Amino acid sequence: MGLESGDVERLDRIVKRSRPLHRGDHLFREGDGFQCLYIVKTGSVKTYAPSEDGGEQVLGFHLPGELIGLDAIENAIHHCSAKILETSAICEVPFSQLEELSSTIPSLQHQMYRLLSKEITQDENMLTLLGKNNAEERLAAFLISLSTRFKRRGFSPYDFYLSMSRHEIGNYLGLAVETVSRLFTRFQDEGLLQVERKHILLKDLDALSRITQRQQQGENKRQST
Amino acid sequence: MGLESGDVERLDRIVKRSRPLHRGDHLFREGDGFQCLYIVKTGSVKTYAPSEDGGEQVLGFHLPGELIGLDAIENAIHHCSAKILETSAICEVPFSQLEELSSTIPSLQHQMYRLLSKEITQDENMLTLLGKNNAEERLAAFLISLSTRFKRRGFSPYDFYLSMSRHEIGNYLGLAVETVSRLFTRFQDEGLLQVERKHILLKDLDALSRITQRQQQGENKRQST
DNA sequence: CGCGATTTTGATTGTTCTCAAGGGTAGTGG
DNA sequence: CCACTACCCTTGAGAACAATCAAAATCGCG
Repeated sequence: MGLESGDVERLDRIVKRSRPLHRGDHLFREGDGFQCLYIVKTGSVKTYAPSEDGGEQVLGFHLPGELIGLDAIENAIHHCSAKILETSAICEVPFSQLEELSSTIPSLQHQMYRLLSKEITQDENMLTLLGKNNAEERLAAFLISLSTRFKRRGFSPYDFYLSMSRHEIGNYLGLAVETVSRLFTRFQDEGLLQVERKHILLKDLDALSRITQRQQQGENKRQST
Repeated sequence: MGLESGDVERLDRIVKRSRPLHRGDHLFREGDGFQCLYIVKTGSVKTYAPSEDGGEQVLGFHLPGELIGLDAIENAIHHCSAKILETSAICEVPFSQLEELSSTIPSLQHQMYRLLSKEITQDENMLTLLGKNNAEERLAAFLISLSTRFKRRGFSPYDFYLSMSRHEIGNYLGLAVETVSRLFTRFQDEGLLQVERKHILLKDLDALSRITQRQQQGENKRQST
C-alpha cells in the first residue's frame, strides 16, 4: 500500500465499526445525502438503482473487503441504494475526514485515485459483458468473479453460498430469472458445477473460463470493430 | 469549481496542447503505460476495449470538454485504446504532475474525486441501459446523450453530425449494425428525426425522451426486484 | 471512374423473454 | 409441532425481438 504505520493509525482512527446489520436493512438509499463510504467486513451487500415503479437494476454484489459508495462523491448524493443480503458487519468511513487525511498523506491520495479508477475499470468490464456476451457466458463470468473474490479473501473458490436470489442474479446480468435457472441446470448437467439452492460447488473452473472466452474466439462477430 | 485564480494558472501550466490529430490516430492503446489524461478540445474520440481476434467493445465516445484515461490510473496501464474519430485537438495532462498539484490544492483534489466518481455514475447508467432497455430505447438514449452534451458545449442540440459509424454505434449499444440502421429509418418515418448519412436533425426530443423512459413505466418487468 | 467500405433493406433464424404452472423451502403463527 | 403462506426456484411451451444471412444501393476516395 505504501502507507507508513503512523498513517495507517490515523486512517484507522476515522473508520467506524458498525453493529451487525441484517438481511433487508439499507445502508443507504438513492437520494440520501452522502456521508460515508462503506467497507464490507463480513457478509454481503447489493447495490441497485431503483426505478419509479419499484423495478431496479442491480449494479453490484459486494463481498468482504469491498468498498461501497464511490459513485456518491460527485454530487454528495447517493445515486443507488445499498441493501444487506445477509447478516453483515460493515465499516463506515466518513468521506470528508478521509478526504482531509488524503490531502496530507500523498500515498493515501494515490490509493484513493487508484480505488476510484479500479471501479471504473470494473464497470467497463461489465459493460463488455452485457454488450457482447450471451446468457451462458454472462453467468459463467459471474461465477468466476465470485470464485476469484472469495479466493482472494481466503474462502474456498469452489464451494460457496450465494447470498442473492436467482432473480437478483438475472437482474444483474440482464437476464430473466428463468434463464438463470435453466443455465444452472444446464451447467450442472454438463458437470461444470453442482448446485443445490444457494449452495454452489464449482467442479470445473477451467471449463467455465473457457465459456467466458468463447465470444472472443469466434471470428469477427457482428458487433465487432 | 472553487479554484483560486493562482491555482488555475498552476494547473494551466502543466497542461500541454497537442498538435491536431487525425482520424484513425491513436491517443493510446491498450497496454500502453499511463502517463497522461487527455481532454478533448475539439473533435471526437472513441475508447474501446480490443479483444484478441480484432473485435472490440466500444466503451465511449468523447466530445469536446470530456476527459479520457481515468481507468488507467489503477495500474498505470491503459485498459482500453483511444482512437481519433475526426480531426481533433486534444490536451494532455501529465497525471503525476496533476497528482502532485492536487495534494497541495484541496479543491483540486476534491474536483478529481468528483470527476472519477462521475465517471463511475455514467458507467452505471450505461449498465442499466444495456441491462434493461431494448434496442429502440438504447438508440433514443444515445441520441439524447449526444444532444445534451452538444448543447452543454454551445452546439446545437438538434442538428449535428455523427463522427462514428453505424457499426460503432451498434457496438457501443450492444446492437447489430442492421438494427441501428433500421431504427434510424423507423425514427425518421415516425417523424422523430431526420437522418441523412452522418447528419442528424432531431425533430422531437420530447418523444425521444419518452421512449427512453418507456421501460420504467411498464409495470413490474421480469428482471425487476 | 471504379473499388472498397458503409449503409440500407429484406428474409430467416435463434436466443431469450414471456406466460403458465407445479413443487419446494423457509418463515410465521396458531 | 404442524399447518399455512409467501416467496423462490424450476420446467415447459410459445412468442418476440434482435441477430444473422444475403444482397442491393449509396457513398467516399484515390
